[in-house]
Amino acid sequence: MKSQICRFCQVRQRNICRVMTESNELAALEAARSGTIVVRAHDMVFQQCAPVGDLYNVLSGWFALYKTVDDNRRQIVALLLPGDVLGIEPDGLSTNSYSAEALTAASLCVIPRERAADLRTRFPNYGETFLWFVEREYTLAAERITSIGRRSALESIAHLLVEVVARLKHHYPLVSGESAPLPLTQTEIGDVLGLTGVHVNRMLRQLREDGLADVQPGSVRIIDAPRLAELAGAREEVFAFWSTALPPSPAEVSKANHTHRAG
Amino acid sequence: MKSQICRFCQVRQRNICRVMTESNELAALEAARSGTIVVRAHDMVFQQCAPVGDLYNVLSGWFALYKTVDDNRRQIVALLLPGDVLGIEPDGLSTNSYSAEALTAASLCVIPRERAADLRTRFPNYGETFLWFVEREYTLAAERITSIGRRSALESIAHLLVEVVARLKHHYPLVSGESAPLPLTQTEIGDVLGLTGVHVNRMLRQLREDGLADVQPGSVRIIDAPRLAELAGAREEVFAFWSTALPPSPAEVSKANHTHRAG
DNA sequence: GCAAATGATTGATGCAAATCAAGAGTTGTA
DNA sequence: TACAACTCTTGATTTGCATCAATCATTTGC
Repeated sequence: MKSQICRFCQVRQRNICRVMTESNELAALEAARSGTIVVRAHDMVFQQCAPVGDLYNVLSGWFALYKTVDDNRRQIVALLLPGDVLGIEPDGLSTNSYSAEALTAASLCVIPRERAADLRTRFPNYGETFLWFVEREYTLAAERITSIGRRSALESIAHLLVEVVARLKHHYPLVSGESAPLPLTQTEIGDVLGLTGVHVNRMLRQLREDGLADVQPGSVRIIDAPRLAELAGAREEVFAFWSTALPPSPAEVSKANHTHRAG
Repeated sequence: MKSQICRFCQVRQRNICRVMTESNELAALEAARSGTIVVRAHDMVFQQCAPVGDLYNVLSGWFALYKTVDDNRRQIVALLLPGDVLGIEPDGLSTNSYSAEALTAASLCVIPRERAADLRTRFPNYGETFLWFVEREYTLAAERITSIGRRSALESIAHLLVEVVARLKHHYPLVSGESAPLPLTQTEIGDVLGLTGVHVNRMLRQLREDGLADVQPGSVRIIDAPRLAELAGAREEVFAFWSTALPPSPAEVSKANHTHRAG
C-alpha cells in the first residue's frame, strides 16, 4: 500500500522520522509526505534564486549545496548524505540561498514545507529531532569555516576525509573502517574547501606519498587514521559524535509525545 | 518584581521570546530563565572543550564564537548581536564545539538547556521560533563559507560590512542608514574572514581610497552602498532579509499555541 | 603624567595556492 | 571506431596573502 511507505522506509532509523514510531505517528508521516523523487547524478534539485520550495529527506545518494559567486567561482557549503535534511531555510526568505544538486544517483522523500511545520507543532519530539538535525548541520558548517579560514590545504583535506568517513559510519558499518565511497571529483573537493582542483590533486598525492590516505576516483582509503586525524587537528570526541550520534531515542520521544498529547 | 522581568524585557520583540505574549506564556519564560549574566569586553562565556552548559539570549553587546586550531590560529565562526541565540549545539555533544567571548561589554539571559527544550515542547511556536533562529544562523554560516572560500579579501570584507550593517538595522533604526558601530579590531575582522590583521588593514585602506566605506576603530561608515554591495556580490533580497526579517508573528504564534493546547 | 599595552599603519620579503598549459586516461556516444 | 567531453596528472609561472619587522597613535594603568 502506497500510504504505508514510511513503515518500511530503510533510512527512517537514521533521519528525522526515527522518533515517529507509533501507528498514529507513522500515519501522520505518511499523510505529510507528498512523494519520492529519484534523480540522476548531476541533476539539480533547486536553484539559488528560485522561490523556496519543499523540504526533503535524503533517502539515498549524495547531494551538494552550493553558492555561485560568479560564473567561474562555486562554493559547496554542505555535503548531504542519506538521512540528512535538504532545504533548510529560515521562514521569510522567499528565494533559496543556495542551489542543490545530486552528486550521485539519488532519491529524496518530499515533504511540503508547511506540512513539516505542522508535524513539528503536532509532534513536539519530531520538532526536537528536526532541530537536532539543523543544529548538526550548523556544527558541520562551523567546522568547515574553520577549515577554509585557518587550516592549510593539506590539513583541511585531511579533515574533510576524516569527517566524511565518520559520517558514513553512521549509515554503513564499514568492513574495515578504513575505506569508504567518495563520489567527488577533485574539482568538487576543491569547491568544498575553497581550493582549485589542481591543488587538491597535489595535496592528495602528498597524502598518498606520506602514507596517510589514498583517494582514488570514487573512494577513499584511510591508511593511517591516527596520523591523519592528527594532521586534521581533529578532536576525537567530535568525530565520534558524527559517526555515532543520533537525536533523542524513540523511547524518549514517544514518551514525550504522549505527555504532550495528554497534557 | 524579579519574576516579572520578561514582561519588561527590551529585546523580547527581537528574539525567540517574541512569540510568548500571553500571561501564562510570559510566566513560563520567567520560570525557565535562571538569571542574567553581565560580562565585560573580552570576557569568555564558555570554552571549546568544556562540558556543554546553558543556552543564552544576547540582551546587549556583541559576542564572537570561535574555534582555535593551534595556539596562533583562531577562526571566528559567528558574530552574535542582541537578539541572537548563544550556545547552539546538537544534543549528544558533551563538550562545546566552539568558544564564546564578549567583544564588548554585554549581557545575557540564561536559560538552562533542558528548560529551553521543555519550552519548545510545551509551546510549539516557541519551538518554531527557536528553529527559525538556528536556521538563520545556518544561513549566515553558509554565506561566510562562501566569503572565505571563494571571495577575494576585498570582496569578503565588503560583504561582512554590508552584512553587519544590515543585521544592525534590525535593532537600531540608524539615523543615516550608512553608519554603524563595529566593535572589532582589524585582527578580529581577520579572524572572521580567515585573513591576517595586516592584510585587513590594507584592504580597508583600499575601500576608503575607492570611496566605498570608511572603517574607523569602533565604527563603519558606508560611503557608497550600491557599489559596496556590488563588490560584495550581494543579493539584494538576502540583505533585506537580514535587516528586516523576523520569525512568525506573535499573532500567528498565539493562535497556534492555542490550537495545540486545545487539540 | 609617564610607562606599558594595544591597535593601526606601512614596507620588505617569502610562500602557499592560483593560474596557465599540455598530455594521458576514461567515459559516453554518434 | 572515432570523436567529444571529462577527469586526472604534472610542470612552469604568477600572485594574493602571510610573515617579519618597524614606526606611530591611542588607550590603560599606576
